[in-house]
Amino acid sequence: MDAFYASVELLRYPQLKGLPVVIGGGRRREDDLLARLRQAQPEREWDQAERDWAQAHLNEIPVSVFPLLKDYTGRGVITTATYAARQFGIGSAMGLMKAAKLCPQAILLPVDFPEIRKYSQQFKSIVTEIAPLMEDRGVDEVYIDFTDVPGGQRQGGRSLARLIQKTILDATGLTCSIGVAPNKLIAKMASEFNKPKGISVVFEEDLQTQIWPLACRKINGIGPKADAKLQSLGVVTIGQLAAQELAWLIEHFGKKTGAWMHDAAHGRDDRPLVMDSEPVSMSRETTFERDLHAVRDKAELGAVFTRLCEQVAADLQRKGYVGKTIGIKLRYDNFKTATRDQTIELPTDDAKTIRQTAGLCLKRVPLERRLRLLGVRVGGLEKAGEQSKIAQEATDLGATEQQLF
DNA sequence: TCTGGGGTCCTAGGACCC
DNA sequence: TCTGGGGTCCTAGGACCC
Repeated sequence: MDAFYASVELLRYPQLKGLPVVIGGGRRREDDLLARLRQAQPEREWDQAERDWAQAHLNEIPVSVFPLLKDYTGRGVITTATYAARQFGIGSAMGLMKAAKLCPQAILLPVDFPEIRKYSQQFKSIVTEIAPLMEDRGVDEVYIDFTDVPGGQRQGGRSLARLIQKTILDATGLTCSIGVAPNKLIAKMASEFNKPKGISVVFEEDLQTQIWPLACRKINGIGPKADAKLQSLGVVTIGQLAAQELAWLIEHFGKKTGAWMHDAAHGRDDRPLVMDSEPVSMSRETTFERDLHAVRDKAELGAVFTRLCEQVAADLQRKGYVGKTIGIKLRYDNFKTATRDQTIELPTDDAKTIRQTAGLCLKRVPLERRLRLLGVRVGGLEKAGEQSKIAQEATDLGATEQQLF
């Protein structure tokens, strides 16, 4: 298989190019930027369609209007940051309060999910029009199998990658990084060679020169824990990983992970594209502004709990799924996490049923410590259509029993 | 100054059935 | 009194990804 890995950069606002910008903060006030705009330009008519105006005139918003990282208070983390911001040691998933210490003058942009979704859909529909075999890897990333795309083999895939890039740029103004390689594993790594808008083609014979010098952490699937363990064993680069015996890796990481690491280090990956995946679970969770106590903040906690159940139920109904494993997730003030779940007889998408079952789960978990997070999850999903069948069977069975007794 | 929200997959023990 | 396997489902926690 010939694979592409493409990811788009979802930063607009051309006037912020070259400046340290951080995107994140789950809890910013709704219309903060618009409120600031209104303040900065009081002569403008703001009442209606102000959002539309801001949308259409993004590049006219003066830099001075944007909020600064140093004014942030809350528990949000960084979703992404510009390269200028990264110079200060700022990176993804870092707490915003911590980032503010490192670079207080950075501009803080809110995460605008409806906008992101819109651009994400555009990005993906452009890709599928050009190359229909696409695996969805989240809002800003996809894998593409271009083996059978006409012209896909020209210049090792580079000309097709250019076409995709240009079409995305023309339609959305977004830049896009693309890696081209014999499989998904290498394509993903290649896509990072030339950010933010490069194209990298890596052939099988380039493994030793292009991939082996990289840190093990660059392998998709080796996270902080595995990386630390590898380092403690003296393995830092992918080349060093490739030099280890299979048996040695299995000894330290187990049969499955060890064998996988061995393959990955040698650039071997036979995973096909996954184009039709069904969701396994749906969940909603929230981190509180301040830690809450089960007894002292009972009312507040109860209200949040109910709301989360209603949100999950609404998500299930909107997407047409039902599930039978209801679960809760707590995070204590010491950041330790606990989960409890319970499987019910009939899959559901009903808020009351979810709330009731989740309530039972809550009774089985320690509640002495204060809580910083509460979440509700529904797993064991199936399409809602199937459920009526099962419910019908249950009803039939009930009817039969009634007749018998 | 602590660390979001939405997911997937894996492991491991225990229940339960054949 | 002690001792089988295999298979599936459920539950809790944790690593990892975007």
